[in-house]
Amino acid sequence: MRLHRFHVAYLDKAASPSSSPPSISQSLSSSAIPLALQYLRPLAPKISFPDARKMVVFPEFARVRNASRLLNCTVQVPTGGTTRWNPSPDQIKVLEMLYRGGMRTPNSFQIEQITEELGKYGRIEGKNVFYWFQNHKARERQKQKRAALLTLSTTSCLPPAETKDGVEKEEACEDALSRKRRCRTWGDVHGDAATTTTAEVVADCTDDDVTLELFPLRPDQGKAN
Amino acid sequence: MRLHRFHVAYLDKAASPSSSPPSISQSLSSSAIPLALQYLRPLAPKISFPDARKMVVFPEFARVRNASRLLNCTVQVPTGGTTRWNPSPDQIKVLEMLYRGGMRTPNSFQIEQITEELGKYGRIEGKNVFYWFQNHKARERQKQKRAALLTLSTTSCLPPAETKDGVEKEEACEDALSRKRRCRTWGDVHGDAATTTTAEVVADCTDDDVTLELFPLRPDQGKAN
DNA sequence: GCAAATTAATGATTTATTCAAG
DNA sequence: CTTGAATAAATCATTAATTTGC
Repeated sequence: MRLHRFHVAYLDKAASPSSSPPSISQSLSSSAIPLALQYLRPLAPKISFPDARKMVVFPEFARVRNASRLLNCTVQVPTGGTTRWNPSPDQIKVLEMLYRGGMRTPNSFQIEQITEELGKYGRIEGKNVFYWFQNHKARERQKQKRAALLTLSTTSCLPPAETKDGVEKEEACEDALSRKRRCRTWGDVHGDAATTTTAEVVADCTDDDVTLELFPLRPDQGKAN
Repeated sequence: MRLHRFHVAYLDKAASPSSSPPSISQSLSSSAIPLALQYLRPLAPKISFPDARKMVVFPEFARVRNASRLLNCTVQVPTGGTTRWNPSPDQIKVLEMLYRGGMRTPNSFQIEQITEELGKYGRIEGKNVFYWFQNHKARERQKQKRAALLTLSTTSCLPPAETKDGVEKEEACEDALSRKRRCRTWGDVHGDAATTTTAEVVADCTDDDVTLELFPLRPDQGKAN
């Protein structure tokens, strides 16, 4: 197994031309916060993931380039050791069910819920859920498209009036769903320290047409519709 | 100079079919949480139909679509009353300075800091900062591109070996910056309730070449304007 | 001068691409 | 080669400028 470095982007930075990275020295914190020191490892060792790698990863990028420049590179290392989320079969099962049920772009609240639910089957974060839907939606769509094309080329040059049935149907559905724009939410995204007081989120109503039972897998099963 | 209009696309949108918002009812919360009641207004304040333009602004949106569908619409209304962020001149000044300094894709920590700083000049959230950079970067880029094209067409068909100086320079810089992929962070994005314990963020080193003084505007005593 | 009507800017979301882990 | 992660491009929606008829 080849070990991967993270994005060690900052390594090649040395050669960076940067017309004139003029000054240097201090940065953000000048007037901002004493945050200087906190940015080491986040802690929370949480070992033992499904495939708990070895704690490899982090010795590498823990180094801070230059203590004085707080702004750049405040790296928070994934404490556990794993890099990317590796969904368990159960998690995938649930996600796919939700997808089949019609969910496409869950809002932050939904994501929260789903994450919490899926957390029972293994480590998972909100962003994983978010990305999963993004990717799945996109890739299903492109799969459809490919299939459609293939069908077309297969059937030679038939008048395109025929509904290709299988594919087309899903396509249509998907399309209807994604046509209308929906609003998402940042929720506490990127947590803004200062002015959270004012406005909250704006949330949304993601899929009005979705009606599946959210976690039918759960034994709890109190509520149906 | 010819002025171009943008997309007035939304005018014809009234005819939107919206095939069939079929079923309805239940959703997520089945086994999840009792969050039942908090979800008031479904959509963002201000009716947002395209043609609702002439209507009064806001009395409308208070209506709740359907009390039983918990999943959709967990809205927390912007308490202030306004919908979208409207940057103050000072905020813009700072943001542009950062941008000119080379910042392009601030990581969550940076965003936090910037937000905090800018919070002194008015209401602002992390996402606003995030979006600002996204948009500004994109639009600067497209401005450059347009300018470049214009330059080309203006100079007729000169051998493209000439460095167009002004434009090109910026372009090159921008390009260099954006070429290498950088990693962002979700931070607590979309807040995942359940398993936040584990891994934190992954952060990154956005602009390695950037070294500008972060908030020179208010070194502590006098602010710019 | 002034609102209504347009148009231009730009904040906010979604979709398409790209990168890289496994 | 599949797919999680991240960024860029495209799009939508709302607000500010600006124009226009009075």
